[in-house]
Amino acid sequence: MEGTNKKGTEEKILEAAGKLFSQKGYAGTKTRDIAEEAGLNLASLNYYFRSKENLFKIVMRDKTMKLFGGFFKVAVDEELSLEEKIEKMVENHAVLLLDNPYLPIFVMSEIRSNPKLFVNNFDLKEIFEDSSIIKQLREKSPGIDPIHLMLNILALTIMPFITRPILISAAVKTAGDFDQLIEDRKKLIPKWMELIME
Amino acid sequence: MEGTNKKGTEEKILEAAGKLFSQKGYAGTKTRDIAEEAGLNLASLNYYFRSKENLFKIVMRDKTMKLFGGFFKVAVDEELSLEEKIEKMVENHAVLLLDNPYLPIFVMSEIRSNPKLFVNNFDLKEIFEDSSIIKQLREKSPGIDPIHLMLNILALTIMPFITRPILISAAVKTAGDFDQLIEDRKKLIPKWMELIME
DNA sequence: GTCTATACAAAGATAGAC
DNA sequence: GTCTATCTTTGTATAGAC
Repeated sequence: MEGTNKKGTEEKILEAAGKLFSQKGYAGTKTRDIAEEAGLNLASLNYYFRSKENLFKIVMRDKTMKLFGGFFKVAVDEELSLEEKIEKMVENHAVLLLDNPYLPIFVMSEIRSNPKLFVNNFDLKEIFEDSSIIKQLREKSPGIDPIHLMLNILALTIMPFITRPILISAAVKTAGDFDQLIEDRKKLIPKWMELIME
Repeated sequence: MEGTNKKGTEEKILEAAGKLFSQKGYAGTKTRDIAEEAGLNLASLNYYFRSKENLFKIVMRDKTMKLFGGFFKVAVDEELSLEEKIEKMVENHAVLLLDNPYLPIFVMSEIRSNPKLFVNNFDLKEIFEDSSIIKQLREKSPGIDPIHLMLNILALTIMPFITRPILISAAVKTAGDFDQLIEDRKKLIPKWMELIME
């Protein structure tokens, strides 16, 4: 025990930062707002994390992991059949994104404004070249580059979340309708992928 | 003729602003940089457009139009068959996005941070409820909510551009490979959609 | 470890000469 | 219409008391 550290101040900051960065992006987020959101003072923020940029890097790595980590883990799992993999990917992502709807836009957007920060955080080549799922895709659909199929899984799963603000703000769907739509897609996407891979 | 207006200063500013806003987002873009990019002075920027926010709104409406406008136009065209519509949508978007790869991330990201600015710029309900394409989709695939199919067209077309920085920065694809991948998808996506809609 | 107060830098907006 | 110089606001970071 060192000092008066009230439980998880550090965690509270990270949580607040994660929330605001996700909503507003790096440049759009003010350190004062992070402090306030965390129920803390600006100076304390700097005590824990040295700078805004440093705090951001930590949040960013965390979010990127969250978005792609589960996906990758399934991709390289030698125990699962292709069909099981696809089901798991869709299911896991749906659950994750229902809880973190801004995650994809945030991560993609920040990678765009600063691609350098992203490189080398993941070894994507390993995933895209030698992974279990790539072998299975080649075998099942020899006529088509597996990259296309990987993209399709991601696309069909993630796109509703990318367009979510549009769907909702245009009142085409309420938040509840939206959740139902995702629920439906959990069953539909594996079917569609099956058709596409024939 | 009023004063010394050297050709299209206004246009030059809009172009510079469009470029920078697309890359860095609203908050990440500095008016000074826009001025420099336009080969101009900060003060002149304010002479033409009153404020950063005002300039942004104009750029944003322009970009959103660009991203969705063609899509919508095809969606409501009573002359085109469903198959022709899908082909046109995929083709048009591929061409547009090859030229403006950051467009989707930018538009989606800014809508997320400020959904209010977006509402009422388009009447989406009209598109999603009564348009020609919705009728055609209902007829062709009575068992499935047409929203799913609309999302799928968008998803399959746009997702490669959303993940482009990842694909390229991880050296899975060079910029040239990427263009070829898009070229391939122009033919593949209509086929896939046909399978899905059966 | 947490706070108040403040320094310092960056960025948006404006005044006024030409 | 365009510029230089400057004001003002905002946002990050730090000093120092408790």
